[in-house]
Amino acid sequence: MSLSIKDILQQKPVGTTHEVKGWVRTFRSNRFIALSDGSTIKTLQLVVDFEQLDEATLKKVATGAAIIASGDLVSSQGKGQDIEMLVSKLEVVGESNPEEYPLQPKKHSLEFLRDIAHLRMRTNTFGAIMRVRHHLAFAVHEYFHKRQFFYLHTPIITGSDAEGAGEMFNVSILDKKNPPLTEDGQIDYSKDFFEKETNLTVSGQLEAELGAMALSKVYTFGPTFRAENSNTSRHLAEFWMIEPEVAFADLNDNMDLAEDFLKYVISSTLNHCVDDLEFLEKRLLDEEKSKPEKDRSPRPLREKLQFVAENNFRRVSYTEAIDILRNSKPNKKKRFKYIIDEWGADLQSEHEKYLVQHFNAPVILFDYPAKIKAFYMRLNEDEKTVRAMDILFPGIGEIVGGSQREERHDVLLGKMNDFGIDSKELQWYLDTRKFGSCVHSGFGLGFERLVLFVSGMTNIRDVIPFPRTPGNAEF
RNA sequence: GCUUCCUUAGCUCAGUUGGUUAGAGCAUCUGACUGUUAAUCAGAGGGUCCUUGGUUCGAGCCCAAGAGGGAGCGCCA
Repeated sequence: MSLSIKDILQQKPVGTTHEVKGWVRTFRSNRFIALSDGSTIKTLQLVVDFEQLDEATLKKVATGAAIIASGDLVSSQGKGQDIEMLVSKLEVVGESNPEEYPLQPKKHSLEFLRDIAHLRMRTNTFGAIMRVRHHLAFAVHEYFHKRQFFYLHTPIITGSDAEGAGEMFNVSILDKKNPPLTEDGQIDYSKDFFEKETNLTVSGQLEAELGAMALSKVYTFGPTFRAENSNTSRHLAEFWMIEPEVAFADLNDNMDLAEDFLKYVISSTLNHCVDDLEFLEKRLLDEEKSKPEKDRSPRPLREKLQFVAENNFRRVSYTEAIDILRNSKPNKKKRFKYIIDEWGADLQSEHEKYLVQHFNAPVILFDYPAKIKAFYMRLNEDEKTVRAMDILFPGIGEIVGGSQREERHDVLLGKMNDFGIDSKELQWYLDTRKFGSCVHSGFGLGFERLVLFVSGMTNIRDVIPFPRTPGNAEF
């Protein structure tokens, strides 16, 4: 019978004999092995009798080594754990040369661990993050499944260049040195694999809308690619995005869904990742000790999550937000880099930060000026604003961006013309407005930004196993 | 892409005004100890001070360029 370390620590089967497999974290006093198998942040203490074991085996018990051990589980004499294993058989199946193994039982900087991302999941911090990430992803599917949403797999390779969400990565098998050219000297993509120009998707939204017009409630959860030269702690070139899309739902329904969804996945993680969140909370407190008080988190990690899960988000129209910002101290004292003086201004991250602090809660901004938002957003009766909404989280900024979609064929076509989008390219999209069109809404949520918020980490490169950013595609 | 800061031992970092042989903790190795919780104690080894060029009698320290990284901004999720 094989139990994970998590099972053993939970069930505490004192008096039984078991085999455990994992990696050595520390080896103390030539007697105590802290064994991790990744099933939990906790380690199982293995007690070896160094007089019984041969010296060659003992020597190989180094940090990072893979071992298989069996023995009786007993109540621990020591204080740090309830249960431990008295090892009767020990095999080092994978050695780890201590002179070369870069992970030591000590604190490493996150920057150093980023360079050894192939090993960093063996640390407490990254193990905890990956387990939390998994639980969040699981809770996402659980939430939608329970509410009769269907998981729709939208394409990764897209033939449309009109998604309008940023720079794209080109997908081509043409010879880069000698591409076939058209008569006017352009690359001839009709000779390419798909016989047209293709890119990696920047959003599954347009396809998700097609699904919603048949299945009523759908969501996507897949990789998304942006070739923007973004160098921040909140951007990745490859990230995972969740995009629900609901037929017969207006913007209020959409805001309700987004808020309920976020609260659900956050409280689910609070309930299921107790040990990991406790560790991450301590890690954050520890890290912030060296910071000036004003830069520290106002409350511990789990309290922050609890607060978000239990309190209503503040819903504020763009117009109200502009009034608040215009009358704010930093605006009057010209502390903002971008001073707000007119309705219509795009909000910068300093303004979003101010609003989140002002309300001391997550904020949903809605009804933005049409000019600063995408073509597919539903035009309001005032003809100046669109039914868009962004959710702003403390420390993260924009975590959700969504809207009610323009369902009127003529209005949508007019907007596409205004935005310079070739309507022929999006004929299939326009067709949904031609055949059985209806009010519908959806949003996009950056999964890594959610993991960032829940884990209390501050750099998005630390919440995905192998981050892709400008100039970095290692592993 | 822009602004700004950083780069010293395997890791985390100290290094005074430019001045002899560049230090500490952890890790590693050797020995002691053995119910420890990042075990403890004693000793040892370990350096292209990011790279290149310059200033100077003399550069880890000053200047310039480059590389890598962090933070902030823009683009956004």
